[in-house]
Amino acid sequence: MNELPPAGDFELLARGVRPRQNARLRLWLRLLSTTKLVMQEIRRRLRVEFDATLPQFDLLAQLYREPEGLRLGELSRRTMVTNGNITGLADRLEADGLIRRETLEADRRVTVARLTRKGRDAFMTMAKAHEGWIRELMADLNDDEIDVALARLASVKNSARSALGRIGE
Amino acid sequence: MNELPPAGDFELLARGVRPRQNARLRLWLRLLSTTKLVMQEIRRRLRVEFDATLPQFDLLAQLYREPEGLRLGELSRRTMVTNGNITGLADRLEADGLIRRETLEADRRVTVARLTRKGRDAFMTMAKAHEGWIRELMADLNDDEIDVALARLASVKNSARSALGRIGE
DNA sequence: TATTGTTATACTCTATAACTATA
DNA sequence: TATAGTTATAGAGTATAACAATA
Repeated sequence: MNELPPAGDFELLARGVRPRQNARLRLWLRLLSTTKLVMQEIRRRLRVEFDATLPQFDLLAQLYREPEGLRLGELSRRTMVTNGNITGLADRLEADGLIRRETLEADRRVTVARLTRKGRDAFMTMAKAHEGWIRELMADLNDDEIDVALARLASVKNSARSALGRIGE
Repeated sequence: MNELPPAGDFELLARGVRPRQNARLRLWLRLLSTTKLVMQEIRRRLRVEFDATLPQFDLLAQLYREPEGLRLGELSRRTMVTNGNITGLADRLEADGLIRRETLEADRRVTVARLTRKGRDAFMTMAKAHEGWIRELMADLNDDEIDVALARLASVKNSARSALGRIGE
């Protein structure tokens, strides 16, 4: 198999740039390439084995955690998919019989989506397979490495959230 | 700003599953949500400020590092974009005058793409802005955290590559 | 008037397979 | 025959804005 080349790091080639200043950039590029590597394989398997996409899987996962269902707006926020696109995503899943949408009588503007029994079963099957794939792809990591990585990624995420919050204000 | 909910971790809800076994899965879900969070912002800014996409930026970055240019096949491998889609990506960039494709006379099956002067200038501007965005989004991290994160991500990537290599064999 | 969700639109990406030309 | 790249096609994701129903 071909050895993949190192990711981006293009700025390191620029004149007079000190590596220390580019650590954040390198981190981002590595985050991106690592995620893309794993994501493409997961996407491929979801498609081949379940005819599903990652955003669909994500939406189902959110609903799986909430037996009461979720408003589409909340679903939109959790999946980071815009409101307009949640509709299309939900359309496909509803057409497949995996979710059901119902108008909330207390406030008829609100629509709540929840898993059908079929959707729950389908998701559990997918989630189990998915878990196995990840175990396979992350097989070489030991527990300590995983813990450290988890903690560092939490920091990265918090930093980004905080920066985005400052922008959104 | 709204506090985002924790990512997936749906299996933790399943009965009888021990957290220790799910560390890999949690790591992947966090990797995915963290990347998505940053990626959406980067994509948005690339689009708004430069009318560019991330795959386009990535392609330009690869060429920037190779003044001699790259074969489309090599470009395909480095950007993790399939051969057929590299053509369309290159079409748009060539139409914008950012890259140029030339047939290699030594082997007329081969096409080499390289940045035009305009492409080089455009990329440098974009890369500089991009670097600033990342610095902003990663502002809360200190140097040690970054180094550790870089190292752990390298492990993750190596593990995935190694697993994919086993699959590809 | 503000909010929730839908519709409409446009573009890009992603994946696969068939095809052309060159070797 | 094999390789490099293109073309064709289909489907989905992504983003924006306008819109309808409801509050």
